[in-house]
Amino acid sequence: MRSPATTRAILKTLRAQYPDADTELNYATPFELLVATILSAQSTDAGVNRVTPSLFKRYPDAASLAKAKAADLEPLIHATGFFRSKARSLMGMAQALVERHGGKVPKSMEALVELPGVGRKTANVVLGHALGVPGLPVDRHVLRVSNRLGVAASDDPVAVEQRLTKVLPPEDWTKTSDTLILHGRRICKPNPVCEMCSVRDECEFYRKR
DNA sequence: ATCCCGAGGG
DNA sequence: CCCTCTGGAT
Repeated sequence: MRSPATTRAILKTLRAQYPDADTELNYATPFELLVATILSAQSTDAGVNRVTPSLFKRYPDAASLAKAKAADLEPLIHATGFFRSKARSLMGMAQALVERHGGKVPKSMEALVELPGVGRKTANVVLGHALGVPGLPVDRHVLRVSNRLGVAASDDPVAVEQRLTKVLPPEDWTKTSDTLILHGRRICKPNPVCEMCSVRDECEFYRKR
């Protein structure tokens, strides 16, 4: 694994390659981002973007979503997959928001992770993108790309989050996660396109493959 | 066929 | 640690 200084340098170079890193996550409220992030699990941006307008028109806040009926909600989110479990999560999440937090999205990791359907990755997305709290979401892309580059060395998402947040200043956490995710989607895919990679000369995976 | 901008449950 | 939930992309 790389030294902290080398890690920072590699990730800085990579961040400069993706100036558009967080433009996809612009939602009107933290509630909307939370809902959209839950829907995005194992789904595509296109799928999420297709369902969110009608979904937020029908359920603009936690109070309305808390009173939703599965038969109404499920068809609205069908295109994102896992629609039954997601509908259950969304309804329970909204009810918990109303009962525990007055309908507002809480600003702490501990409270967020207590919400049904919200795990550490989702919580970090909402913290970093909507609540102004530093967070470094680790999904499968961040996991794979970090290990290939050698800026982390673990299959445990929490260990990778700890390594990166320890080495990077908090103001870089969210942008770095976004960057690693985009790089993982576009270039450093499970089947990587190393010829298009701007940091391949610094990449442990490229060197050894 | 296989994999995914996950999380809950056994 | 394993499985399941679903549609869509590759």
